[in-house]
Amino acid sequence: MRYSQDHKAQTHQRIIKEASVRFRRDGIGATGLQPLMKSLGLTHGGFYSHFKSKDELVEKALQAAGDQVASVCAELFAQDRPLETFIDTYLSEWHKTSPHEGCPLLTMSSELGMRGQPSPTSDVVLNARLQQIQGTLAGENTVDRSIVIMSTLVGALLLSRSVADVEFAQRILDVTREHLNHSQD
Amino acid sequence: MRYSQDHKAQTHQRIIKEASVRFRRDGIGATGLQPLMKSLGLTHGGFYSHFKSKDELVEKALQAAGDQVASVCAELFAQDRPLETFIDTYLSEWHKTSPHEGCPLLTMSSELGMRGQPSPTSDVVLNARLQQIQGTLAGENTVDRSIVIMSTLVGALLLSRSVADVEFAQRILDVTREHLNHSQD
DNA sequence: TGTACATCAGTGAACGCGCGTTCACTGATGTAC
DNA sequence: TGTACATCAGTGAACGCGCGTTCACTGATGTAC
Repeated sequence: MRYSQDHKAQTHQRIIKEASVRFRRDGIGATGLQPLMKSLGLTHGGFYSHFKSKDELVEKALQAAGDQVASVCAELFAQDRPLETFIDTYLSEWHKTSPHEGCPLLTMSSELGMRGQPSPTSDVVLNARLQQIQGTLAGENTVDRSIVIMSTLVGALLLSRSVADVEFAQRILDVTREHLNHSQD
Repeated sequence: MRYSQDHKAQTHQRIIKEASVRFRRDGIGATGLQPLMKSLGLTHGGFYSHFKSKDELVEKALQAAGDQVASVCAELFAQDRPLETFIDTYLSEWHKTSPHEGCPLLTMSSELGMRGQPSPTSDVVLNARLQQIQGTLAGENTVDRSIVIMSTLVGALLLSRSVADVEFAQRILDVTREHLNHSQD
């Protein structure tokens, strides 16, 4: 059946949105197109009138996740103490337990990277964060310093999510937050 | 056919060793037991006379990877400038391109962690690194400082592997290495 | 305005494939006599 | 020492399942007259 004019575009975006959630939460490889389409009230066959392959959806979903995170981060960087606000949010309990709406660098980009097929979109997402951080830095070597800050944030969040001991996981976040906030003084 | 006395133990270890390589290189989910056994000249049916499930092998392989990395790191920490040697190796081109024999925290532990089923063995592996680092640190808060160093190392390596631009990837490693080595002065 | 037709988003069965796991079987070795 | 038997690591076919992808089809809508 043919639907009203922008119906297809809406469905297209719904698929991308749901994929960006599932890819981050469950992993790209572990996310099936059949369950994904079913969760949107669609059948799996229709997928290929929207995308030519799963890989194309992965790319679009990574972009969408990047865009979503970018707008969230834009709000954070508009606050009073931008870098501190960003750091606190990045290393928050919320971010630790919400990979599905969090930074895709730890989930999608790293899965693609470990596979040996990194996407240029990962570069775009990372660069966006680095530039936002640089905007808050005074002095020299702001690019280099932003890279170190971002590495530390990503590593702490990854380790926090990887560890079984809940208190240990919390401590990794707390200690790293303390360190990063103090080193800016 | 029944084999000589320690034949089974040897096969057992060969499976674990190969699994620890493949799980790190290809991912746990993307590694099939059938190809794994075939690469050792065995048939897949025999797998279950060694392990009760794939999950059990994952646990054993993570331990094995941790042990292997621990002994490599022990050598690094026995050198002249232990922390600098460790940092340089962790952020080396070799480590970036050799996930299969590198730190399992970025590969196996993070895959388990993102899945929401982190293994206590990840805690053991991380703690081993933290203690080795602490042994090189003077002054106060050595535990906290070791956590920050390790987070930064892990994050930089992850981002370096995730990024498509090769020069950008190298720069992440270089900048982070510089930063960590200078901050110890 | 009313009717005939073309479009095409979405349907649902089917494709080959690899997955983890099971199971009856094999046959060289270790053990018992 | 020689023979009969028990063991059990490894074999290979088979299980149900979900994967990504294909394809002939449907039928409500948009368009043309």
